[in-house]
Amino acid sequence: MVEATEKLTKKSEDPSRWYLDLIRMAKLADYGPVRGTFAIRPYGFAIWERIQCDLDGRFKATGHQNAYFPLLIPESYLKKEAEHVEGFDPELAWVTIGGREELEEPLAIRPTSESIICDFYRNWVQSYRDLPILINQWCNVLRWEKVTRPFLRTAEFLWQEGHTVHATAEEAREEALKMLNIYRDCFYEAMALPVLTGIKSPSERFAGAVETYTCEGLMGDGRALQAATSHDLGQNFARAFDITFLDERQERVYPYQTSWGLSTRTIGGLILVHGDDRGLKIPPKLAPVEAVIVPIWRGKNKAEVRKEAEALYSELKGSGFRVEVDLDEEHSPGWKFNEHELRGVPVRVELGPKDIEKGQVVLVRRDTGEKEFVGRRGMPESLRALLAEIQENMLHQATEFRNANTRRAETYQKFKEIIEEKRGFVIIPWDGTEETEARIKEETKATIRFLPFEREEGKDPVSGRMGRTAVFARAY
RNA sequence: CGGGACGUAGCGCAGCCUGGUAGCGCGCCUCGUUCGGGACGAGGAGGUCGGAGGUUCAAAUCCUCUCGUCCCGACCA
Repeated sequence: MVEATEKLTKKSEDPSRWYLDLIRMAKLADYGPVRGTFAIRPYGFAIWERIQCDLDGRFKATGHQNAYFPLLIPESYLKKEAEHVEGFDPELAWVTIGGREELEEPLAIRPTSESIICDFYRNWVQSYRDLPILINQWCNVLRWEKVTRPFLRTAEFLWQEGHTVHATAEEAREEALKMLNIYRDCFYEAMALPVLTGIKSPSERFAGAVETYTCEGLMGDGRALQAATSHDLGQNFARAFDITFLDERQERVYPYQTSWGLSTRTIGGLILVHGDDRGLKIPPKLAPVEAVIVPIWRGKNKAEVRKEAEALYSELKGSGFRVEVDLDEEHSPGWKFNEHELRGVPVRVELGPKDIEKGQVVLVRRDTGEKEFVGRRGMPESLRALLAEIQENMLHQATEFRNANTRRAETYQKFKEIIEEKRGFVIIPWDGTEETEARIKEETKATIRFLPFEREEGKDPVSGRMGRTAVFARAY
C-alpha cells in the first residue's frame, strides 16, 4: 500500500526540516515573494490572536492602553539617539520615493518605534501630572535580516511594543521588571513555556537602553530562544529627544522610560518546545481549537452518528469550548486523527456507533496519546478537567526538560563539552569583561543568555577572575 | 555577508551529463463504493521548467548574470 499523504519529517532526524515541514503542513504560514516575508495563515494567526488576547488582558489589567504610531520614521529622528541608530542601521529598510518623486528626507520603515514615539511624547509630557504614560502598540515592524526562518526570524514580523514614561528612575525600573514578569506569567500560564528570566550582558543589551531584562526559553534541540525583552531606557531617549517635564518642585527634568516587546517569534518557540514527530502540540489555553469531534460512521448509521456528533458539538460550544466537528466525508477517521494531531489540537473526541450505544465518548489527549472513555452525560466537565490537566502536563514536561538541560560547569573544559555534546543552559561565573564573553563565543558559539537576578559570586573558569554567575547557551 | 547545495504542477521529485513536442507519486476536481489510526476504482484539470540575456535551425537541458530557498559560519526579537 502506498502512503496516502506526505509524512512529516521526524524531529530527531532533521529538526530544521521538521520545523519547516510542520509549518507548511499545519498551514501556519507560507513564504512571501520578498526574502523574509511570510503570510501567517488563519490557523497560525489564530494562535497569535490567542497570545494577543492573553497578553493584552494582562497589559490592561496593569493600567496600560493601546495606541498606534506611524510606520514611517524620518531619518533625522532615528539619528537622535546615537547608540540606537548604530544598533539598527544595518537592518533598516528605507523609503526614498513617494509618488514617483525623490523624497527630501529618507523615511525608515520602523524596526522598532522608540524614536517616533519619543517625538510624540515630547509634546505629551509637560508636567509630572502627565506621568506615568503607559502605552502599548500592536503592530508590524521590519528589519532587513540576512538569514530568515518562519516565525523565528522574519524580516517583517508582528509584535507588541510597550513604551512608558515615568517621573523617577525607580518607577521606570519597576515598570520594566513588572512587564518582564507579565511576560513570564504569560509564558508559564498560557503557553506552557518555562522561560527563565534575567539581565542581559551589556553586549546583548538593547541599543540605547541602560538595562535589558529577558525571558529565555530552551528549545527541544537544546538551543536558547530569546522570547521577550523588557528595557529600562533610563533618560537616554528623553535626553536625545528632549522630553522634559516640570516636577513638583517646579524644576524642569528629564523623565525615565521603558520599552518592552514580544513578537510572533514566540510561535516559533511554541512549535520548537512542544512539537513532536506527529506535529504540533498546542497548549489548551492557546489552542484555537481545544477539542475536535471526529464522528465514526458506517453506511447504515451515518445519519445517526452525524446527528449525535452535531448535538455534542452544540452542547460543547454552548458550554464555552472552542470546539470543532469534522464532518468531512471524503476522509477516513484515521486520516482525520493524523490531521488533527498534526495541527496540535489538544483533545480528540471520537464518537461512533459503539459509543452511542454505551452512552459514552472517547477522549484522546494530544500530549500523551492516552485514550479514555467518559460518559456522554458528563462530557463538559470531563473535557474541562482534561484540558486543565493537559495544560499542566505540558508545562511540567517542558520544565523537566529545561531542568534536565540546565547544568553547572566547574571548568572551562567541562563547559565546552556540555555546550558541544548536550547543549542546553550552562551556568558559570563570568568575570564581567567583554573579552571573556567574546572569547567564549568565539570558541564555543555560546553566548550569555542572561545574568540571573539572584546574584551569585564565583571564579570565572575562563579567566580565573572573580565574577557573577551567568547562564550561557547557543541561541537561535 | 562568506562557504556549500538546490530552484521543473499546490507538495515531493525524475528528466539536464549526451539540446529535438515536459513526466511520476501525492494532493486537487467529478462519479461511485468506503469509514474505530493516513480506504479503493474510474474519469479529469493543472506547468511561459525562478527571472533576464546569450549560443543554436532548435534550450528545462549548454554559457553569463540575477532573484529566491535550504544547510554551515559572521550580525539580530
